[in-house]
Amino acid sequence: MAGHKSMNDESCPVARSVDIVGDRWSLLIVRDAFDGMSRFGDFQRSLGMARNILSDRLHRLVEAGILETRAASDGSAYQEYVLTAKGESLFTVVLALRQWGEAHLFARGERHSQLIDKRTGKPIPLMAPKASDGRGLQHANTEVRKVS
Amino acid sequence: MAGHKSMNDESCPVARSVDIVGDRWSLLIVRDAFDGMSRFGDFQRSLGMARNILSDRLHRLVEAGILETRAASDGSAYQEYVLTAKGESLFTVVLALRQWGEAHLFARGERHSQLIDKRTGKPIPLMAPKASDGRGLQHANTEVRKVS
DNA sequence: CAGTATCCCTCAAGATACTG
DNA sequence: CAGTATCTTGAGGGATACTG
Repeated sequence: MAGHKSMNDESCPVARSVDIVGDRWSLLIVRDAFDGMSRFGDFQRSLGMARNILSDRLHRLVEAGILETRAASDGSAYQEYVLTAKGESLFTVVLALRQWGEAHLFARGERHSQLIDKRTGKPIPLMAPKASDGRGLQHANTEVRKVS
Repeated sequence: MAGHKSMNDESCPVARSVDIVGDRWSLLIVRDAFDGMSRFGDFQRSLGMARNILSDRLHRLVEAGILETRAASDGSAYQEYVLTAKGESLFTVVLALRQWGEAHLFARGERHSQLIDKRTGKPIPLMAPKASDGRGLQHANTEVRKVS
């Protein structure tokens, strides 16, 4: 995001994704949206960020097709920001970040919020890349096929 | 990253992860490292970024335990930057971003680089969150359990 | 080649005041 | 309450020169 400057390798999906959600706030807004938040004030209080930046990020996320606005369900004149299908498919990204953080950024015994399965009340298992035959995939067994 | 300012919710693993790799370059450096790069000049040419910024990011990634330095394998006086186990476990994050980008950020028919399974030559299947019983998991079936 | 140091500029981000 | 507008600051980032 941010830099409209031509990102280095435009054919790389990682680079494009980072260009859109690779800043300090966007994915946290999306996380809060997954958590049920939809109002400006909710995000603002949750994230403690400046209102103008929040306004800017919400607009960018809408423009990127990750959020969309709706009339508030309570009849007030304002808007709600809800995830589109495209935004919901960021669930995997947010989960990957969450699980990496859980595994590597907390001291043993240090408590952290946790994502749980509503049906079972149990934590979500660690997500892992799989090959097409269903076997676990190490990064060493993969490579990037460049494109002209 | 960047802002050493107390991130909003320190108990959220997503927030901590974003604080470390949530900038425009870090994950691209990690991506290149997965792609086999290890030298300063490799990263610099690949990413086209300013050398001082690259220097800063490499140091931060080392400090974060994501990369570590080694004496160059070719006997030159310089260093190589290689992924630690902690860094390698970012594979899931990078893959999630890659797959989201592939699915949503390219026009139909637009070509992009692709991650393939070396053994089969086939693309990596879409990674999906699973519940503990192995069933697919919708975000609507999850919730965050807060922690004091 | 692998960095470090310096200069500069833009923009992200914060704070705050203002408006419907 | 939901934003927008304005001002300021500081970090992120680029360009380039310098050094071992």
